[in-house]
Amino acid sequence: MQKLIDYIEQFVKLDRESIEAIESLAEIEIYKKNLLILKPGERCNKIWFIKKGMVRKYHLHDGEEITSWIHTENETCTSLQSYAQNTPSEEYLQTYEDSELISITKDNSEKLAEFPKIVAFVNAMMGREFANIDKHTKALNQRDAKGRYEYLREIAPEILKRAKIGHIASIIGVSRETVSRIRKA
Amino acid sequence: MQKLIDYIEQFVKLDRESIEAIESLAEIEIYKKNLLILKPGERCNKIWFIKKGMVRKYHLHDGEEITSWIHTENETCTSLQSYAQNTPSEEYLQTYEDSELISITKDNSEKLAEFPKIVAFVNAMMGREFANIDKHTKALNQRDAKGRYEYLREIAPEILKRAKIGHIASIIGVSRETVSRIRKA
DNA sequence: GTTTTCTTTTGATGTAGGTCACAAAATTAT
DNA sequence: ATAATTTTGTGACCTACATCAAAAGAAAAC
Repeated sequence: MQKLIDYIEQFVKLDRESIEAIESLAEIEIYKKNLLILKPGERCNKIWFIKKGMVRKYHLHDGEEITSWIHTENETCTSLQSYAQNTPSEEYLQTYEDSELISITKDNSEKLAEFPKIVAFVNAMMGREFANIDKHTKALNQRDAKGRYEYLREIAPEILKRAKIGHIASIIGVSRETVSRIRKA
Repeated sequence: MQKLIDYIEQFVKLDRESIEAIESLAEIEIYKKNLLILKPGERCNKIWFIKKGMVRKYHLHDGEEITSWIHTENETCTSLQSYAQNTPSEEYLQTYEDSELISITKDNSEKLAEFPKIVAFVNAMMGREFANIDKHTKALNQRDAKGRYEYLREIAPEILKRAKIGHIASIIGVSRETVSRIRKA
C-alpha cells in the first residue's frame, strides 16, 4: 500500500487521517496474466493502481484488437470514459503479466471526498491524465512511423521493453511489420 | 447569459441561487475575428462559453500551424492542459469569426464551488470533454482520409460548413489537397 | 470596380508504409 | 526434450496520400 501512498504524495502531501482512510478503503487484487479485468458493456467503477505488472487497454474495430495503451507499475488505470461519465465501457482492460493491483471503487472514493487532500489529489491526477492524452494525441499525429516509435521510447520505454511488437505497433498506429523494420534499422 | 444557463442545465438542474451566482461572476467578452485570446506561454485561467462565433485552437509544429479543433456556438472552450494543470499554454486560441464569449475565471469558478450544483456541472463537463477527446482520437486513427472527413461531418458539421479547407484538413490530419479531392468526389 | 491577396482546385509525380506470404525464432504445452 | 503454437522478421508488391507547381476562383483592400 505504501507505493500507492507514495504515488498520491507526488500530487499532494497527505495527512495521517487521509492515509488511514485510504488504507481502509483500498483493496488489493492479485491476477494472473491475460485476465480481463474490465469488458465492454460493464460499468467501470474503479480506479486501479498498478503495484506490480502491466495492464493493457484495448478495443475492437472491425473484429480487430486496437491497443490504445499499456500501463505499467506505479501508474493508475481505469476506463476513463466509463468511469467519468458513468456509461458502459467500450474497452477491455486486461492484465498483461501476473499483476498486483490496488483498487479504489468510486463509492469509496466518494467517501474519501470528505478529505480535502484526497479531492485535491483526484483533481490533480485527472488533470494530468487529461493533459497527457492531449499531448500524446498531438505528438503522434505529427510524426511519421519512426518518429512515433521514438516518441514512445521517450515517454514510455517500459512498453517498448516488455510489450509484444504487435501491441506496440497498434499503440502508435502503424503495422507490425513496420515496427519490425524500424527496429532493424 | 441565458444560453450559458441552458448549456449548464444540460448537465444539472440549477437552483435559483446558483443561477444568480453564475450571472454575477461570468463576464461577457466581444471580439472581432482573428483575434488571439490566448497565446503560448500565457496561463489559461478561464473557461469560455461561445454565445456567438467560433474559436480556433492551434499550435505550431516546425513553424507550421496545426489546428486541433474549432469550437462553435453553445460550446465551452479552454486550453485544457494549461487550465487543468496550471501550466503555461502551448497553444493559441483565436476567434474565427466576430464572436461573443462568456468567460468564467478559475478564481470565480472556485468561488462558485460552494454551490454543489455547479461543482457537479464542472465535473460532468470535464468528464464529457475527456470522453470526447478519447473518442475522437480513436475514431480518427482508425479511418482513412475519406473516413476521417465523414467522421468530422457526423460529429461537427458546423466546422465543415464554416471553416477553411486548410484548417479542416489540419484537424483530420490530411493535406489540404486531399480534402479538396474528397469534396469533389 | 480594379487590383492585390488569400484560398481552393487540379494535374503530375514520388514515397512511406500497408498488405500478403512465408521463413525463422521464441514461447508454451505435453 | 519434443511438438505445437505464437510471435517476429524479411522480401515483393501496391496504393493512399503527400508534395510540388501552377491555374482558377473568392475575398479583401484600395
